Amino acid sequence: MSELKHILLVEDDTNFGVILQEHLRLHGFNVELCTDGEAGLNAFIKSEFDLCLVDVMMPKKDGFTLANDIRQRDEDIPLIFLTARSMTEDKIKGFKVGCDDYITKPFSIEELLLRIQAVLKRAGKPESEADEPTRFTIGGFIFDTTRQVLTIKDSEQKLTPKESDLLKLLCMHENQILPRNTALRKIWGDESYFSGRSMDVFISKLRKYLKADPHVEIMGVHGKGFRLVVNK
Amino acid sequence: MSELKHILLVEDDTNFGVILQEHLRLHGFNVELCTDGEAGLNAFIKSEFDLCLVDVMMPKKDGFTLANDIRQRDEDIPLIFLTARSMTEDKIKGFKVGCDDYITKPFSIEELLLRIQAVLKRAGKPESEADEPTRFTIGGFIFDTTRQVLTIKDSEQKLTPKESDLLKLLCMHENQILPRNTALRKIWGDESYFSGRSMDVFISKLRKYLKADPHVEIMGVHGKGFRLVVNK
DNA sequence: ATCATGTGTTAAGAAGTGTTAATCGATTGG
DNA sequence: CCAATCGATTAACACTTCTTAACACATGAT
Repeated sequence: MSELKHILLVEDDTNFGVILQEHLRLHGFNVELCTDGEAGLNAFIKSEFDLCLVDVMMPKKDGFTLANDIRQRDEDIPLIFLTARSMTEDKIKGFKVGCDDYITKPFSIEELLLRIQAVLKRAGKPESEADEPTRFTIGGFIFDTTRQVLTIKDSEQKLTPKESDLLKLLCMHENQILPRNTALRKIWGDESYFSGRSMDVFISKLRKYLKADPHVEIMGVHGKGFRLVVNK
Repeated sequence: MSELKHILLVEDDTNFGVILQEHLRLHGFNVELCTDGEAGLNAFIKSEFDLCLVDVMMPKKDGFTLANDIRQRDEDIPLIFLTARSMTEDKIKGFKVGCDDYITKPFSIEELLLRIQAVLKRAGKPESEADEPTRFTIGGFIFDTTRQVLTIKDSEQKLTPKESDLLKLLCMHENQILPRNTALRKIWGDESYFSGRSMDVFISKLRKYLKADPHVEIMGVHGKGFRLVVNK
């Protein structure tokens, strides 16, 4: 089982890229190096990889775009961004694309190895130790978080990603107050005024869906947050 | 029965730390404050705690290191980080250490309290005061604390969170005097003049609702507090 | 009785929330 | 390439919640 892990490394700084490649090889990885996004995508299409390491700043095709392209072809492959310092904005954007981790230059090989291990481990056990439930029952509803579908009786309501994330958080806090800022941080990644308003809009949508069972209610708790309650 | 929860607070900014300690105390926690990581670890070793609140940025021993040390001795104790704004990097690192939640300064006491509650509950110690009744009968009324509704005959009165909290406290002290300061501490978290006046306004509102049953009365006890009585 | 202080009540104000609709941006399908 | 569509954000407006202010009145000490 212990075949060499195949890593796709996309990094436009050749010097740095080669050094990194060498280090990773020494640690038992099979590393293919590409120096721009297009080459990276081509390589990705040609071979099977276990993990992608993608520099964010690149000519021709930047890291985020590449990540998007890769995700379209394989939505599960582990993906780690290499970012320059102080790119908070980019980081957030990157996370939305769906990378599994990122690491800020300069970094130590040790640190990178740790993250690679962590990410591979996570990917290796897709569901087994996912400690977050994938299915909730809310009164008469069944909510499948992976399919993002809310079912009651025989009618299905497809949820958008944000609707689904928010409902999931509410479910995980059932009967407790889900603080506004907790939800904002976990789903929107910031606590700005507009994100807050956006969240209110989503709450409003969820309430509309949940009206199908009058026992289920999302209560607003002034100045605190929201609470999902099921009245028996 | 209901012993006070013991919180270890490690925060190097003494001013902030003391204020936080005071607030948490007013909300019914027993809080020990340490101003650096080493002291924090010593305190942790000496006493039994139910939860740790750890500032990330500290001299001598930073929050992550402390968290690691604590985890080595008790891998289950709930742990919440206090972080400065824009520390995305730190946050991720922190999660790996295994904290249960983090909160970004500046934060409101309300929010911190909600998270403490959530984390304590998750930690499987629902005995804090989980056996609080959720339903009271007051004369002809039925008061549902979770739905925050006061029902008489077939007319429902929705209560705001503060109205509900206050009425609940009164119910739990039925026929006894609920001291002003007790109520202020538990609901407002301070004993200031304005909070007091605010409370009086809420009492006034509750009296209005309770007029629907002439047997029910909130009596004011000058200089002491309030007493909820039901005349049969 | 007189005075400082505490309480009851109502109303004004500031901030937070619920909801609908307009807008933006990305993706899709012709 | 454009139109159509979808998800998400922003704008707008009404409404709720809580605090603060204001004023009347009650209480207890002196």
